[in-house]
Amino acid sequence: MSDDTIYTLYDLGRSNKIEKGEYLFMEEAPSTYVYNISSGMLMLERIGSDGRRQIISFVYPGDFIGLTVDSNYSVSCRAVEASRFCRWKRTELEHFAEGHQNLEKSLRVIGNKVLARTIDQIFILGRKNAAERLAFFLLQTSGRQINAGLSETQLNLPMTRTDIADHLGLTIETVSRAFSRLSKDKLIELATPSLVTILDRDRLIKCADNYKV
Amino acid sequence: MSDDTIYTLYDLGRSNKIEKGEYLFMEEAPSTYVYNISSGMLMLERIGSDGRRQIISFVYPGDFIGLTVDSNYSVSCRAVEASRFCRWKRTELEHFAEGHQNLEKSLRVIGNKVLARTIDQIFILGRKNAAERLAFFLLQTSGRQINAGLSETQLNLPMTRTDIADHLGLTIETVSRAFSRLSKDKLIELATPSLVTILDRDRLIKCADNYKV
DNA sequence: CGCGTATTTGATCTATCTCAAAGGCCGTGG
DNA sequence: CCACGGCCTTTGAGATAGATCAAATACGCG
Repeated sequence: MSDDTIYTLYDLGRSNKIEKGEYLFMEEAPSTYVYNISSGMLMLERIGSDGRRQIISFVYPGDFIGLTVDSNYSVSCRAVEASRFCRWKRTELEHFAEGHQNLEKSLRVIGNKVLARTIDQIFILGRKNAAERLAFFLLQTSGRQINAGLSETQLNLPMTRTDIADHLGLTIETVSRAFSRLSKDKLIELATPSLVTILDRDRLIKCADNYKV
Repeated sequence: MSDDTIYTLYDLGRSNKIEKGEYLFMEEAPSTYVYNISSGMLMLERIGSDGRRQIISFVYPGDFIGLTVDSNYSVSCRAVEASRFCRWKRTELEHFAEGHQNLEKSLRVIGNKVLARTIDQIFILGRKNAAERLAFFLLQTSGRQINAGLSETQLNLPMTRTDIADHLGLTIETVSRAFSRLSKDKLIELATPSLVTILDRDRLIKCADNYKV
């Protein structure tokens, strides 16, 4: 994107914040806004009619969300911790995009990255056991933190074990046991439940198997 | 898309066919071409280093595949049955898109539909049992057939039970038992393993639960 | 420092997997 | 057109990873 495009774009947006546990938007609701996260962490979730929950993905600073072409959101978005974001009216962004070829392309590039991660997630959920799922998740988290300029080995996990379980298609107990297992085998170290150090990245990758940078 | 755009587009493309079991492209290979399916059925698959396979999706006539912005494919594509397709050089399509706003937008719309289905798949794999997965799959198949102008209740399933299992994250035996169960409960009828009739759509939807048109 | 909630750990239970065998569909060839 | 053979699917029996239920421990906030 050219600088010109970016500045005009930011003029259109409005900055705001959201508290831990609050919803940014709900599944099925009109997809009025598009958001870009500045700080904190959110999660995209879907809840079945019987209450079973699946977390599609965690959302990091820099990520765009709500970027659908459908008129309603297909998932809900909730804050894992207090977060800041910038927001645009989707219709305005769409209209703006029509006059800006490079923005239209950028939207497609973003969508493609999201799709790639979503396909990884399908492979994880369809064909991997508990330890492999967790190992993959930790490596993925590491990758996301590097993007954000944070440590590659010191992982901050602000989400609960329940959130991780609902992301990996497991129960909280199984996730906890998988953490203990990786810790006992010295692949990771658990300073506190939410502060994990990767001790042996190579073996962790081998465990996750199909993990790709 | 305007007619003008469409015709110019088709001039760029080349028609071709592929036999059952052959690969259209492989994961990791350079993403040289973009394809649009004319007839038959294909599947997008990923195979782990230990041979575990996950079928990301089945591909129907009208679907675009290989539409990535990345320089390599992220999945392999194989023919479930003999199929016909039209193909473009991705670079040519990209270049063409730069001068055609509506095409650029169309590509994004297509990507969004793919993403929506992929998210459904995550929910299925993360949080549903065998019968629910199969029920969802059958309803999804029904929807895809309607799109293609085929019967809504008479489902043609050219893929093997192994393919379905690898799509739903189950084993072939579990899939077979789920078919038998739905059949015994009169939700479906199995004329042959590959020819299924939906007898009670409402109950099938209730079984799949969160299925949406 | 103490309380409440989140996490870990332990002991069963169960859905699905695995291993095994029988049955049925379909293409081929007589 | 029917019989044969191979492969795919179904069905059965037993094994297991992960779920569920239950209790102990640890973290972090006030």
